[in-house]
Amino acid sequence: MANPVFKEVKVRKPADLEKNVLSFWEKENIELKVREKMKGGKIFVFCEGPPTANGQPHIGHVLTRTSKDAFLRYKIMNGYEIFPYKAGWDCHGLPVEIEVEKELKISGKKKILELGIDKFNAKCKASVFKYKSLWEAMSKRMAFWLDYEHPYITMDDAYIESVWWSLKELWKRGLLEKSYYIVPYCPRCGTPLSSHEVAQGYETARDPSIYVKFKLQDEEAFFLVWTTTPWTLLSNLLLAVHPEVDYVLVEKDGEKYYLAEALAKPVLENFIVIKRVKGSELVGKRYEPLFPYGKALGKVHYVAAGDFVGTEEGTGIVHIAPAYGLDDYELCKKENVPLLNLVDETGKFIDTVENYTGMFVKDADKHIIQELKERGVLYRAGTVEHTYPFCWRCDSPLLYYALNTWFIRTSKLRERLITNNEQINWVPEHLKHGRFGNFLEEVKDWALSRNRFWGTPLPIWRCNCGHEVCIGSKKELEALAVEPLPQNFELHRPFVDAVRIKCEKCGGAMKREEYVIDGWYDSGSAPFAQFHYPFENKELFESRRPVEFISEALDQTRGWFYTLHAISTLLFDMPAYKNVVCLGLILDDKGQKMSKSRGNAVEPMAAFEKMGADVIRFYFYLTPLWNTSRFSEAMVNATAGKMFNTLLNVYSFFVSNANVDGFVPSGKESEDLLDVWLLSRLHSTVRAVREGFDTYNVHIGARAIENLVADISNWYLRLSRRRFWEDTGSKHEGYETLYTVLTTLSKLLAPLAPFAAEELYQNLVRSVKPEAPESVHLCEFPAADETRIKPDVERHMKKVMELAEVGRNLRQSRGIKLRQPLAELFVVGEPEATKPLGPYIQYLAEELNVKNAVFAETVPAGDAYLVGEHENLKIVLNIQIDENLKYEGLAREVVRRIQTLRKTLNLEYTQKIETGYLASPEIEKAIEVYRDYIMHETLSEKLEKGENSGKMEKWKIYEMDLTVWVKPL
RNA sequence: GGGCCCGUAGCUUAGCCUGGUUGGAGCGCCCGGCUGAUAACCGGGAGGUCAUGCGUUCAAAUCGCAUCGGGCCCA
Repeated sequence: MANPVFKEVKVRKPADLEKNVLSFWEKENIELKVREKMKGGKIFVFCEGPPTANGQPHIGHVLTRTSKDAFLRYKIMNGYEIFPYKAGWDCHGLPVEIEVEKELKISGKKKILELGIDKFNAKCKASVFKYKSLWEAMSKRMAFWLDYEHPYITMDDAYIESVWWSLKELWKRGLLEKSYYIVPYCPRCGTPLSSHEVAQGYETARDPSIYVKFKLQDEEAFFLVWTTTPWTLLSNLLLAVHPEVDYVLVEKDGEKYYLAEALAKPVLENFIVIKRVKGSELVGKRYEPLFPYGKALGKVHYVAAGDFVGTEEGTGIVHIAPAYGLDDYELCKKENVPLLNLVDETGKFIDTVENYTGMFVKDADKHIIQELKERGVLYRAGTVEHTYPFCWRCDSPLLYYALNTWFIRTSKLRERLITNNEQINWVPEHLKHGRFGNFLEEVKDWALSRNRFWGTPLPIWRCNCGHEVCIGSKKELEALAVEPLPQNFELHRPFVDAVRIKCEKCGGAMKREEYVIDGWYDSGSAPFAQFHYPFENKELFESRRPVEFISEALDQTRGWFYTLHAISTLLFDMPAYKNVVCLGLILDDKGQKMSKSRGNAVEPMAAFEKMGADVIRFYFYLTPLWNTSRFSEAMVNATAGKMFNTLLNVYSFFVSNANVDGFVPSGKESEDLLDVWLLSRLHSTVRAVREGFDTYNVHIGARAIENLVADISNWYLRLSRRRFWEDTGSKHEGYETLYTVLTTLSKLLAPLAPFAAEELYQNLVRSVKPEAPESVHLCEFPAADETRIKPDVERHMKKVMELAEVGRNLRQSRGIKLRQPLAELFVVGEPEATKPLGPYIQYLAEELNVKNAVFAETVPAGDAYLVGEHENLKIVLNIQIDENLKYEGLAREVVRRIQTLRKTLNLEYTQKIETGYLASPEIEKAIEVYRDYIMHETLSEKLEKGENSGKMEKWKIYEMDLTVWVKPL
């Protein structure tokens, strides 16, 4: 054997291969070299969506990182500089506080205040990076490259300062205001919850369902009203009807009721209709309040028009209590009806409420129902099952509750939000005008403040005289502070709470509004706050926006995707990003949501170890990134795992054979048709992969690669075996082609499967070209050479592949083994159909093991001919086997047996042997006739009748005996 | 209650935008074969009311409407 050029392929487990590659990258500092290399390239603006490092990463995060990494690597290989190439961490918010509460075994605001905000927040700060090292380890293990040494961190003073700057900008423009606002509120935890948190806690609940009678002031009739929250009736101020809906006045059991016509039957069953009116005609009618608490508020207790009133359930007449519902609140605002709140912050009725003082509202329901019944104003009472939000951490039912809250008037910029959205390329496209667009159409003001502790402090100071200032920087705060800021000052509670500012209106001491802000505002500020804009990097940021590409999961539509867009529109009146790839959810193999409690969650590090990071990455690339997809070991192995297995085998085949022949690539081109075909397939694949990346349809490229690998293995290599095993004249060309294909494939795979790509590249390229870039990730991404793409060649070869299938079928139908050579086959068809196939018919002969393959215009007649059809062609096999063919067939049987024996002996390919045999006369004859052939195929130096001292095995072939001894030399 | 997405074989899916041969493929299953690169491969088979209904059309998996089912988001 010549000196091996390439390292033999031994590693069979992806995880082992990947670990070798990881240590190579580490040892040679490849990541840093890639960063160096990309510098000076055309800028590709990116922004990492910051994960919360105090939660553990799950498989969904692997998808996110898989997606980002592929695009970034692709861009880098195309000469771009990714900017900023920074990781980021989201640090603030309730999740962190909850972790700390658990850690300290305390619960609730009261306990935190007892402990001290300073101590509590110090704990939070320490807890923020609880899983940072796990996140970093995971990112490293799956090769998601970014600068983790210089990440942006949302709790850094510089970051917070940028956020403060932005808030002051809004405040100056009157877009940041304090007002009552209806928020989902947990009475036990004492804080409003974000929409995210609420979404986690919807459960089926059984609530009262009651029909209440409201007596009209000037008419002997009632409005019939339905509610599931009896406790809100105490605060009733209005009734609402839909102005366009038809209502009826009906009589039943001697009483008269107004209600929606469509609901009269389901609610009342039988009744007499007195008259029919439009909702608009009811508007303005006054009624007698059920409870006295609203009476002092001026003009209340009348019917108002509300578009939100539906006729699917209830009575079409909705009771309105402005403090406990968003529709209610907004309607009252429109009608100039003040707020009436009879409930305190713990969800209990306040002192002014008779009978129910101090009672938790949900507990009061049954008593209120009883009272209504006794007073004769209850038409009917029952229960209803519906979904209702519960606090995801303490399980209390949430209340929609009017809180004095700071909020951003996003609704004022609705038109700009919509216009700027037009400039964004959404992938998949339907989100643009679907989920996201609809959300913008109905955008609500953004409730910004949180009555909590760990977060960016709201930079607003307020004086008792009502004067307010918003602070936009640390310097400004220093300048206005009555006392100098302490040494250890930071832009967090409680430090900022202690700062007093002298009121310029009355000279009094202004105190900070003791809120922190919604953590989503922090992350939505990332594009500029990570640069400490505008305090630093002003020109840099302004010249490099918007962000070119972001990618996160679908749940960020109303999360990060929205907050980025909103903040950028508010501050700069431009979109924050140009392209957004929105990833689907990952479910388990049964289509169930993954969760720790279900026990079906996949732990990323364990999955990488088991299946390999490349394999998992590739699995994700095989289906559209935005599809909801299932994930299980079996599914991953069946698709991506199979592809890599095949690739690894092709690669290993090439290496061992090339080494045997001492192949050194010269770059010489092959004119052999099979090679021309494979190169055409290769360049078609390159084109597909590029198109896939450029249009964010990575799956198209990934599938193209999958098909190419299958073609190499199942067609090219099958037909080339002979070439490589015995030199038929084009062996070297075959190696050249295979070499080109594998090395190009390594670059094609680099963004998708960075480990396997590196392994191929190091062993195939670096070993023979020390001057080549040190890593595949420092290479240029391949360009499709259009001149090599030959659609005709691919089409004709495809036809031959299909004809081969028909031919195999024919053989099998008569039980004629492929190993048995046949004399001839015909491809029958019109000359114009068969002519282009001329150069390809040899492959058909080879694949079907036929001596002679020719074209014909008519099917030959006779029993010996088997006919199969494919499209406009027929394929005809002559199945007559003469003596010579029979012996050749037998000889091949003998060869196969000896080869099997070689394999069981675990012999090297090149190991020479001595072979002895005993056989039935027919086989003996075959061995004699084909002696040279058998010796050559099996590397037998000697082939003699009789026993030798080697390994013996016996077989039956067509009822004949064969015994063989194989002795390695 | 509203919005959006999705329903093609047991599973994963191609085809749908731009209507036109008997709706392809892979996995799995059953039967058979092959195997000195391959836990690979090859041949055959079973398995589809293209979710359902109505409509448009000479023609519908494909276009439209409705319904049902699943998912996500929001109330």
